[in-house]
Order: sequence, then structure tokens, then C-alpha cells
Amino acid sequence: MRPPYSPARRRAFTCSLPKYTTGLFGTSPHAVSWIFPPHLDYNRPGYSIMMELHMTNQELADVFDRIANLMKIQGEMVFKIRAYERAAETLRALGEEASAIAARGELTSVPGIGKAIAEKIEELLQTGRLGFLERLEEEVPPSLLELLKVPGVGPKKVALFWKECNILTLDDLKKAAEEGRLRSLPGMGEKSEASILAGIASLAQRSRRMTLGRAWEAAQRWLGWLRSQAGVERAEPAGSLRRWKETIGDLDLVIAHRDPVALMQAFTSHPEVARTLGQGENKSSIELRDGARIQLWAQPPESFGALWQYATGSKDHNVRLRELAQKKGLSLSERGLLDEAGNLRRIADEADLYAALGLEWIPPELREDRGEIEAAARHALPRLVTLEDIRADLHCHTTWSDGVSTIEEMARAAIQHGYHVLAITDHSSYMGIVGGMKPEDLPRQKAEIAAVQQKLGDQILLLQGAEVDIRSDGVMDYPDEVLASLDLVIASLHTSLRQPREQITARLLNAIRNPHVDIIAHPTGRLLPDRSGADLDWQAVFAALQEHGTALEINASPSRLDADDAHTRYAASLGIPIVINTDAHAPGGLHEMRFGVAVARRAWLEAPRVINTWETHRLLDWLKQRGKR
DNA sequence: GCCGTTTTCGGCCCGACTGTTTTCAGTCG
Ligand SMILES: Nc1nc2c(ncn2[C@H]2C[C@H](O)[C@@H](COP(=O)(O)OP(=O)(O)OP(=O)(O)O)O2)c(=O)[nH]1
Ligand SMILES: [Mg+2]
Ligand SMILES: [Zn+2]
Repeated sequence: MRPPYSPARRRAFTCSLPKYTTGLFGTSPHAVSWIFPPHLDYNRPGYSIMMELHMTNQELADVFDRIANLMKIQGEMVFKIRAYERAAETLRALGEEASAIAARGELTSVPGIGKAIAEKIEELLQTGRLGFLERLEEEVPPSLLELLKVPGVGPKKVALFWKECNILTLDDLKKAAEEGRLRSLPGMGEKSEASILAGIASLAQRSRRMTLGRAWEAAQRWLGWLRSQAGVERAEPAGSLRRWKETIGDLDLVIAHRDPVALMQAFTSHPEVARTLGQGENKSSIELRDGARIQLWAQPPESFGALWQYATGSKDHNVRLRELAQKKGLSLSERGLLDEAGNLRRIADEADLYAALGLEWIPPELREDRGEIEAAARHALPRLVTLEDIRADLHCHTTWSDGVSTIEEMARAAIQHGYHVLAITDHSSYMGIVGGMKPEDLPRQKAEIAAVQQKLGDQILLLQGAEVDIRSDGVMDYPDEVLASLDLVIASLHTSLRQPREQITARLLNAIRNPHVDIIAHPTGRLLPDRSGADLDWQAVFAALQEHGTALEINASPSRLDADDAHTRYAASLGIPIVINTDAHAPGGLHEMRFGVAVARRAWLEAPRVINTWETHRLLDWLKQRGKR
């Protein structure tokens, strides 16, 4: 990853890449390295790349978050700061690259991006720099940003420490606290000084964001504990977990309870607790030994709906909802709806809250302020795809490559899931003799699939596919005649994910243009929660997928969730077929389908967009159209 | 800085908890 703000690299290129490059099985990768000339266009009419440098939406968003934080320390107007923060969120959710929108001159038509921010985006895209930020950083030392990360330390205190004690770094702050120099500052005391030291310590060993899988496991344990406690009438997940966001910062849990004081005490003195961050009668917060944090809120059952809605968020969704309430002369909070006369209407059922504001109930996965409130007001929310809609899994592994179960075991597990189709897609040989399948193994595997098929009869249809590696030179790991012999071909990147944008994009495009390839799996190769994926030119990838009708995979593994919600939503809007696959390496892996479905739901997808919800005959027709037998 | 079936100017979510206060500011969710 590049640092959040650094001048982008200058590039220009103009040549052409072959329509697709035939795999030359058995030859050295170096023999075909010519497919990456220094200059290329993507062989599309009108798609001559004159891109001079590039910043991803994520990188642009990081710039605006940085501006917002520096302005907070500076003491700038809060509403201006909110505008930068909202713009950052908008950019992260776009899917389409901001550079493409800028090229059309349409940045200001994006909600939350006005004239000032659009100009800054354009300056960043054209020059890789931003004068406004450079001047801001001369006024406010950027090293102060690390102080903001200390829990309990906000912009006011950072400014105070900076101006009164010349504290510029985390080390400065630690030293000042240890020497007792903070307690005499206005608004500070011994306790707050000690809590800063504790905050710095926890920052050092604080764990990063969790994967959804880990978070749900922990949440189920804690919900079980809560439900076993006296007086708990209901306990439910909330926050990013309930919205199925791709990674989880902390566990947010809510309970219905009439007198939660004793329960809050039990919660903060649970044996797994390393530190109590706060304890009151309405909410408490703890940090566990492994660094994970849990936030617990309580309201009586008659207010549970309002509480659950609040704690589910997202923050931006909540703010929009509260603004809507305001316009109707109401005031919304976790306690309920307050009318102008000052009467509090408690709300037991979340759906009643949305109804009171004239809205359809909004599925938690949509609550990100990405247009869901407007759609709910028009009663035009999508009918989101569900786990029950899924009829096939088109990506799994067996003992023929790095899976741990046989074809029959995987097939029987798929039947248990109610699937009508399972594609066996073992790895091509790039992983080496042990890991991958050589082309000469394929006929024997085909025979085994046929035998299992005969044994299982019409309970399920088995397809012989393969997950074919796109080699680091862009060549498919199986030659065309081998690809042509398969029922389904998945192509994916596994190696050299750090190649420069144009090079790794060219690899992926080469696979998409290969007429035998049906699905592009885990397109970026990222590994959650920490390892970012390939730096793809998404606009080129979208265009190629659209042109060739190739399906884009949502890989359902909680450590991938790749493609992500934003890119999937935009891809589907272009008509690109979406497939949700588990990439299971054992029967248990098939259970991860629900995480992939969650990504699809966050991408606003209805079932027909997802090809593995289709009836078998329709799926087979699709494959046939793509030249399969 | 953004935005508009109440506005192109004047609004912009709202409450809990903590530690410092002698009535509240700061931080957080
Ligand atoms: N109204 C309102 N609600 C907020 C605000 N900040 C947070 N919330 C609510 C909505 C959030 O989903 C919920 C939990 O806060 P978190 O900071 O844990 O965020 P969230 O769980 O969405 O993401 P996370 O994965 O934890 O980073 O609290 C706010 O400023 N205003
Ligand atoms: Mg959270
Ligand atoms: Zn795989």
C-alpha cells in the first residue's frame, strides 16, 4: 500500500495488447513476457488510455479524512469537517472510479461532492498533489494525527497538548504524561493523565479490525452469555456486525432489560475483560485480553426497537434518519421519538420506527446512507437476494488439489445445503506437483466425477471446472484445448499481486478476453483484515467483463469477500453477471456462503443478478451460450 | 462544505459517560 497521501506516479501509454494470449503450457513464463509492452491501450475503440497518473477512490478518501482530522485539531467549523468526512465515505462507496466520473465532468453530481471538493479531486487526479492540504500541513503538524488515535484523546486535547506543552508526537505525549506534566493543564487531572497512559498502552497492543467470521463467532458466544443472565429479555447483535460490513471494528450488542445496573456490573467484571472503558446504566464498554472491544447497550423492552436501530447504524444512516425526523417535527434518539410537545414515543419494534417516518423497514445491510432512505420513502427498496435463493456453488476444491475432502464428500455436503449444482474447480498446476492439477490428471478426475454423479443420481448436478491461475506474465496456466474440455472455467490471480497497476490489470484482462473463461474469481486477491489486494484499473476490468459477459465472483470466504460490495454494486449496474462462491476446501467451507450473500445484499443485488440463484437449465443455457457443451 | 416539495442562505443528530467542574466540556457511539 502506498501511504495515504503521496504524489501519484506519472504514467502514459499507448500501444496494444493481443486480444488474448494463448497459454503455452510447459514453457517458461519468461518466454512470453513480451505481452507487457511499456505502452498499451486496452484494445477497445475509444479506450485509448491517456491516464497520466492515478489515485484510487480509497486513496482519495484517505486524503479527505486526513484533511478532516487536521481541520479538527485546527478548530475549524464542525460542519465543514463533516462535509469532508462525508465526501470520504461517498468515495469509498462509489465502485466506479472517481477518475472516470471526473473525466465526464460529473463529480459534482455525486451526492456530498460539491464544487470545492470536486476541484480538489481534480487537482489530485491531475497533479497527484493538493496545494490546500500542503498548506494545511504547514499550519498543523501531521504528526499530531497519531495522537488522535489514542482512545479518549480528541482534537481539543491534541490542540491543547500541542500549544501548551509543544507535544508533537506520541512519544512526547507519553513522556509528558509519565512526568506528570499534563495534570496541571486546564480540564486535566491525575485521572485523565493516567487514562492517557492506559490509552497509549492499549494502542500498542490493540488488535486490528476483525474478519466477519471471527466477529460472528465471538458475538454468538457473548450473546449466549447475555441471554443466560437474569432479566435479559432479548439480546441481539448490532453495529457493523448486523450490517455485515466486511470487517468489524468492535462488537456492538444490545439487550432489552428493565433494570440493567447489576448486569452491567457482571458484564464489566467478566473474566475475559482486560479493561473497562466505561460503565453506566444505559451502556458499558469493555476491552478483552485479545484487544477486541465490546459495546453493550440496554433499554427496557418497550424501547428496544429504537435502541436496536440506533446501535445498528451506520452513523451516516442514523444522521440521515434523524434529519428526516427533524423535518417531520420529531426528534429521534435511541430512546424513541420525541414530538414537539415533548412526549416521548417509545418504540419496541424497529419496523414501527421506520414506519413512523414514512419508510419501509430497511434491511441492515443497506443502512449505509447509499440511497436506501430515499428508496425506502418511495417504497422502492430492492428485494435482496437471500441465502435460500442460492442453488449452486461454482467454486470449490477437493483432494485433487489442496482441498481436504473427496468429490463425493463435497457433493453430499452440497446436497445438504439444498444445492442443485456443484462445480468441482480444483487448482491448475501452478501450485506445483502437490497442490495443483496437471492437465493429464483431468480425465481421471472427470471419470471420478462421473462415478459420483452416477451414485448420487439426480440429487445434484456435478460440473467439472477448474480454477486456472493467471500466471505472473498474464498467460493462463492451462492451454486453450484443456480449457475447452472443461464444463466451467474460473480464472484468478494468486501470485505477483504487487505488480504495477497496468501490468496486473493487463493480466486480468487477458483472462477475461479468453473465450473459455466464465468467471473471474477473487479479483483483487486481498486478504482481510489487513492485506490489501491488487491495484486494478477497475474501469478497464468492468469494460472487459461487460464486453465478454464474464461473471464476477463474490468470494464468500470472510478473509476475502472479493469483489467487495461497492465494486459489485457498480458491476451489476452495468449488467455484469455476479456469482457468489465459497471456494470451500472442505464441506464446512460451504457454510461461508452466507458471508458472500451478505456482500451481495450490501451491493443491493436482487436474486436474478446472481447466476447461482438460477434454475439449473438457465445456468446451463448460460454456459452453453459461452461455448460450453 | 453541501444542500434545497418549507430554504440559493442558514441550517447541519442526539444522548451517555467521564472527569473536571461549582455547571460543563470533551469524547465517543
Ligand atoms: N446517531 C449517531 N449514531 C452513532 C454515531 N456514531 C455511532 N453511532 C451508532 C451507529 C453505529 O453503527 C453504532 C456503533 O458504532 P461503531 O463506532 O461501533 O460503528 P460501527 O459498528 O458501525 O463500525 P465498526 O466496525 O465498529 O467500526 O453506533 C453518531 O455520531 N451518531
Ligand atoms: Mg462497531
Ligand atoms: Zn479457489
